[in-house]
Amino acid sequence: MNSTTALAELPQLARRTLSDTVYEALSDLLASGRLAPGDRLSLRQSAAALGVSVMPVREAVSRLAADGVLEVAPNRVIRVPVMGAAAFRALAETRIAVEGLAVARAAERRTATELAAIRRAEAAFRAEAEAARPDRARAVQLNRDLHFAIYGACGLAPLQEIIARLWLKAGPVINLDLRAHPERLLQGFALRRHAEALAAIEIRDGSGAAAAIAADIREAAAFIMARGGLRDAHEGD
Amino acid sequence: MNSTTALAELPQLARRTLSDTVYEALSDLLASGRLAPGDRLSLRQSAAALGVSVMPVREAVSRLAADGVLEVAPNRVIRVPVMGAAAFRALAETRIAVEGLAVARAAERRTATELAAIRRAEAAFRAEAEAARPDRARAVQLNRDLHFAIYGACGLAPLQEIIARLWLKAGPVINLDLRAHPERLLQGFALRRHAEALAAIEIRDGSGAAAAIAADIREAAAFIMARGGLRDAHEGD
DNA sequence: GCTAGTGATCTGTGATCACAGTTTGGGCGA
DNA sequence: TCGCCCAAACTGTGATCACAGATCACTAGC
Repeated sequence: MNSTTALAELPQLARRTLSDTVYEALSDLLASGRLAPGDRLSLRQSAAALGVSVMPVREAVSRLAADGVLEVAPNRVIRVPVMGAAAFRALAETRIAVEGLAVARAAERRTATELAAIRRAEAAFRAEAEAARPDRARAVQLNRDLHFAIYGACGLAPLQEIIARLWLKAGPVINLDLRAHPERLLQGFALRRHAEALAAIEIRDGSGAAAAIAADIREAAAFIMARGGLRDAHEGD
Repeated sequence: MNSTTALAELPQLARRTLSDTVYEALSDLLASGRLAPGDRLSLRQSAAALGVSVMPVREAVSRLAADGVLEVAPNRVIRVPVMGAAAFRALAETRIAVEGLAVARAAERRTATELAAIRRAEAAFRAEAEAARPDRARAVQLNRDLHFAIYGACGLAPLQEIIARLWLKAGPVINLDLRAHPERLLQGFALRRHAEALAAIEIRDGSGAAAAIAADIREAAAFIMARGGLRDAHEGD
């Protein structure tokens, strides 16, 4: 029985289908803003670009579409949705509420190990943001790492999944803005909010940490909306 | 320009693909508990039963799997996940947090129209629950209608989608229990909590409404967990 | 009598084909 | 030269085929 018990311990090695790979590839494209809102997507072209058949792309796209990250128009045209100002605001408010929830829980329940991981992530982001010549793509990734290091300490797996989906949905518009406006002074704000959140998490101040993250999200959203790049209704191409 | 503006107003009639139909059919099966945790699902058999090819079933299943409502084991076996006690508890806590959020917002922002709809839904559920010979399936549906009538007043579409997904995930285990134990006295609890929530919503008491719904969810979860039907780890068939 | 091997059958996955609908570009007419 | 129309090329959707791996029942061997 020992051997079987030992065998049961080893992690089931992930079965990686082509659909999963394509899904990740498209997710990356969306999260990094290389696929901007309004961009169209062709199954056959994507399949050809990835060197696979249309089948895996179909499954990946259907999953993305189920999450609202992509949409299939009645014309049967696949594209990344153009979010109106109202929709973007609703998404931001939802993020503030849900992520605030996760942060508050994380602050109250974090272990010493998790706190250390959060500290490392904060330091890494700070280092990149304060660098003489910061790499934007890397900064975005480190920002994401920091946020999810915090959310990972909330102890609620379903909540983390929800947040991941929200980020995927918000990714294109946020990163598109980041590409269009590199001179983003927002990083100063982000740094301050992150520091506030970290300090609150250290003293297990749930509501304080939630307030910091809420401010982080709210300021970033306000920054993007101030650009006026979001139209409402009239999806005029 | 008037005509085009007017035309833009009318709702794009939903383009209904076979995949969507299959998705709804499977969702119904899951939500109603006819597909119980641990049950296996065959693409070809499902396709044959529905009178379609495997293609639409594949897409529907992949979407369900992306939501965690179904799972594909490394053996490539599709089945509805067996939730351990810990996972179920985490799901319940997430529901309490997220749905509490939605209810609190709904209580504070509900319009008179929305309040009326909530009242109607509450009355409908009460009538069915207090009937001499209540129809379980119908009671479940009315309970769902009531909850979503409330959540619909929160004004945050993304939040509603999140909750719908959570319900889909919790549906199989909850309704399986409901099938196995018809003599569920929980309806008495549910009625009281619903009344409390309605009263709080009427006076725009956000935290009160959240507390009522939280109690509703918590009691239902405790009821199910008391059955001991949820194993942890060792997915012994 | 019981275990180990083995073949048939079923599984999901991926590729290819077929089709109806849309879009688009070029050519014809005014 | 401008506008319309038709046809070719695209779009996603669905069905069918092909394949590797897993499962299971059966049988041969100990």
